[in-house]
Amino acid sequence: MTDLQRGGPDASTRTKTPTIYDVAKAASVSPSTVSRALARPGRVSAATAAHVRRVAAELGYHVNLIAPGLRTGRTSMLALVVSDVTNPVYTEVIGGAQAAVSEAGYVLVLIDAQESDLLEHGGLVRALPAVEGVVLAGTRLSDAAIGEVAGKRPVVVLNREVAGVPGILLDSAYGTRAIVEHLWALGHRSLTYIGGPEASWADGVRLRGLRDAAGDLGAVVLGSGPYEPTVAGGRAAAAALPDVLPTAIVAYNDQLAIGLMLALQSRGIRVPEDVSIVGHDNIAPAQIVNPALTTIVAPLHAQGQAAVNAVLAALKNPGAASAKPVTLPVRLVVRGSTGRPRARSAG
Amino acid sequence: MTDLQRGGPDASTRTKTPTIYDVAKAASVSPSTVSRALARPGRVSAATAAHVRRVAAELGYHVNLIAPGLRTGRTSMLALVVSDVTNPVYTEVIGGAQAAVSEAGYVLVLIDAQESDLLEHGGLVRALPAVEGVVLAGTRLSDAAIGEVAGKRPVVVLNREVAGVPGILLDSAYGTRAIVEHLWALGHRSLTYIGGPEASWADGVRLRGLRDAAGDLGAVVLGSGPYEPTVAGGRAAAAALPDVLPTAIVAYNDQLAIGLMLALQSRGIRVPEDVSIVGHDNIAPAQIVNPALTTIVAPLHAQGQAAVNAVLAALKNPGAASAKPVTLPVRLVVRGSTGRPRARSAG
DNA sequence: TTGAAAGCGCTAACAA
DNA sequence: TTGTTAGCGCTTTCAA
Repeated sequence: MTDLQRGGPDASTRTKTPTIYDVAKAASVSPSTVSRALARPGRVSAATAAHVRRVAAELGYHVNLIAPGLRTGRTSMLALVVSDVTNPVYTEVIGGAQAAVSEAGYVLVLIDAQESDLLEHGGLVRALPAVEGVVLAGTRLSDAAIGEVAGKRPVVVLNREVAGVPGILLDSAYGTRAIVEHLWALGHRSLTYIGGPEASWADGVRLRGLRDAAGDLGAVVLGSGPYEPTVAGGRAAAAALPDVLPTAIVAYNDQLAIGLMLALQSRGIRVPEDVSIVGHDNIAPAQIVNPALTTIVAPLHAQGQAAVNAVLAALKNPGAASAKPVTLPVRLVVRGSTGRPRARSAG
Repeated sequence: MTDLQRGGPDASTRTKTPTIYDVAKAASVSPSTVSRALARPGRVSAATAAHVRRVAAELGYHVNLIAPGLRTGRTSMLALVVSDVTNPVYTEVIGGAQAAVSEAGYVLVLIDAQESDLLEHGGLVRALPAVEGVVLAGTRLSDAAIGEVAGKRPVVVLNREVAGVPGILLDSAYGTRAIVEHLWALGHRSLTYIGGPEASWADGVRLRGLRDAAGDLGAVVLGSGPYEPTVAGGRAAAAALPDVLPTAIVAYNDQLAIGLMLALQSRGIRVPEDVSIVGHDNIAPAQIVNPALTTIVAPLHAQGQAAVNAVLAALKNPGAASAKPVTLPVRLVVRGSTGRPRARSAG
């Protein structure tokens, strides 16, 4: 009777997943013994445990994540929110998160905001009851909304500081300083920053870092933007550049930098002879463009892993003081897209 | 008492998600009325329904996907299996799948095999009880293993034909024919195919397609491989090429083609003057390399969407004859990486 | 139109 | 060491 519910008209062809009761019957023990043998081997005689395990394997039994989730809140699922799956930055983060998650025997629920805060919120709301914790890698949510989620589940945020929520940050101050010093050493005395999305916390940090470092050296930083953090956004930024180009451009991320470079090159402008370009993140395509992109190497894979592990730790030990942010080191990698500025008649 | 279970020592700070009982109490109706008001508005008086909805909204109530899942098997979750999340091909597919899934009010569980069939199988086994259906985009599983999964949940496979399992295929025969004809028209009389992973079904299809088309024209196809379907794999393939280079190379996918191109260029070999290169899939970086890559445009986003919709359709209508594969059209896009072969002394 | 009750698969108490 | 029982949140009969 109840079997009919789950399969519908076609139930006959679809095999029912064996339950703990099926195993119990086949092994002639009680369901709780099966549960113990599988989850807590120490609390069952070795012989029984072995027997139950064998029977379970024969039947192809696997715990149904759903049921214990209902009782204990342990669903073995974690949510990962990204603003755009096709962005190579998140691709790396997802990879790291996935590695950590599968090592812990968990499962990853992916929520792609598709750059829409409505979709992001909707997806998160739907997934929330099913997951034990949340990693927000690239979120467009407000601090208040994040706080609300953090009130229900352990949350870890990437590249953003939110009061009371643990974060995995990058040492952007170091990165931007390294960029400015590199450009200064080459002879650049001013640079233009091509900004990313307004809702991006990292964007503000990067511009500020550039300004601070430039100020110390006596260099000038011009800001421009916001732009979509994509190759297309970079092309748009190139179109909006003044006729007298800056000698050096620093972009919010590599995708912008690449779009910018391609657009400028198609106008006959040479990189780095006419303009030096620097990106952020070191995504795979940064090494594919010609010239290869000078950029800030961010440990994206490690960030994804660290975030998942932090959520897992918060789950295991809810009392621990957790809200202190972790900062991961970055470094500048110099490639072909930066060089000495040409001497020019006027600025 | 039972509240303590879910939160642990820190439960005081973590808010409990409101349940249907909380709403029922607040609205002074029975739980079943709440359930009906939310899910089946027609079966409840308009006034009650409105009232319940208002109260639910005030409390911030959302259905817990877990609970109905236990009863009916409807968890509103779909699994998507990819062999490597960082591969831009899957990135696009994931994007398409995510779009379709979120439109249907579902949630996506991502399983990244990390190119390991063990991890893939483990992840799938863990996720299976929690999901209603499965999309296998890039799986290294055997036909038997796929059949087993298909026996438990609706499954749709991408780029692979598995008996009894519906698939979303690409018109590779057309694509490979277009490649061969394009190269033939340029003057190439033989080409080398750089193969992808052995476990890839598409790899065999592509090689066969090239051979068939070449045979009709009187051209020759040499095979090489298998290689990892990555940029690094392409570099490895370049190193293994004979001293006398072929005039035209067709790669299993764009990543291989790009790695190959970069490695050859770093050896001073010019593309397309010395070697013409063709890829498959048209991932974003194909337009970033210099020269841009001639390749087969695959509707990856649409494939992801179509796969999800097919699973959803199978869920809604389990009786429908579903195992007939769908073939999506592809087209050749000619860019800078292919050209006329130079006249040469000997082959 | 509404309420009461049972049960999905599992596990934590409690009892034996 | 093992079995029994109850209940997680929800939906779906069945009854009122």
